Amino acid sequence: MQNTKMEPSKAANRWDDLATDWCPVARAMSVIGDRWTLLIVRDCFLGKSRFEQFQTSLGVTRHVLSARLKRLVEAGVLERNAYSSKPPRYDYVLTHKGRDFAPALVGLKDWGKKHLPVRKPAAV
Amino acid sequence: MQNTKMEPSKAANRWDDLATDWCPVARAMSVIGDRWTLLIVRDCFLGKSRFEQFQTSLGVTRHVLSARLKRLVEAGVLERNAYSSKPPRYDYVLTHKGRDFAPALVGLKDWGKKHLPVRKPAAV
DNA sequence: AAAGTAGGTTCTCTTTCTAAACGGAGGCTT
DNA sequence: AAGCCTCCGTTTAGAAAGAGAACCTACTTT
Repeated sequence: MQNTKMEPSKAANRWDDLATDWCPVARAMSVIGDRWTLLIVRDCFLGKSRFEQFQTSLGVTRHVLSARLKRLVEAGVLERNAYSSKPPRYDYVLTHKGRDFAPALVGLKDWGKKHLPVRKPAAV
Repeated sequence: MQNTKMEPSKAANRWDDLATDWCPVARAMSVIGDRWTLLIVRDCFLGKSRFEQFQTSLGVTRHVLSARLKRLVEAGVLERNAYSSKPPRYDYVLTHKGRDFAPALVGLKDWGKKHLPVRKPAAV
């Protein structure tokens, strides 16, 4: 009964806790550790830059896309620029930090290409 | 006027939909597209192999760790081996496919190291 | 016998994501 | 100029996933 309470130490271990981890891989995950973020970055490398382009390309919900773009801008991976002021329009382009992600992306691409072949759905 | 309906095309876009994407990066995300999976793989590269080791190292909940390990085994990234039968005990080790992830991991590490410095919490 | 160790599962509560509609600011068409 | 269209989001409600802690199994140690 003695409260040997482990003292949760509030190690919430949410996204943000990773941002200060000792390991650079963990810190990277604090930015790209979800299903969509990296695919947005990939799309940027493929020349996409607008909200509608990402949304159409990925099929991600607008809600989440909005949140991810904000995060990427805050993280300094993307820059939000007005490309039109008459109708206020913005697009998202890679910063230096974002472009520097290329090697990691290539590493993932190579691994996927080699080890995750597209499986045809049981062709008759 | 055949149905101009945008036809949501049931693009559910859950995890599994990425597994058959044309893009190898997307397929890679179908395996490692979350906060923890890649960190488990990293731990494997650092020599860890047991449930308790991962759990202690990452602080991830046992529930999620269990699910991630299952996924990684199903994906062929890890292998689950009994290292003791008297008390049934298992550990997880990288397969060839898993070891081949090294370049991507190094890419992420380099990026994190260069662009995500550990920020001291406003040192006095 | 009681406590410890290793590898989980189960439970409840909170957070996040999905899906779909709505909004606003301006442009295009007729 | 009325009415749709485009682009970039926000809002809302319901579904899914994650967090945190307790519990279980099966042995070993004290």
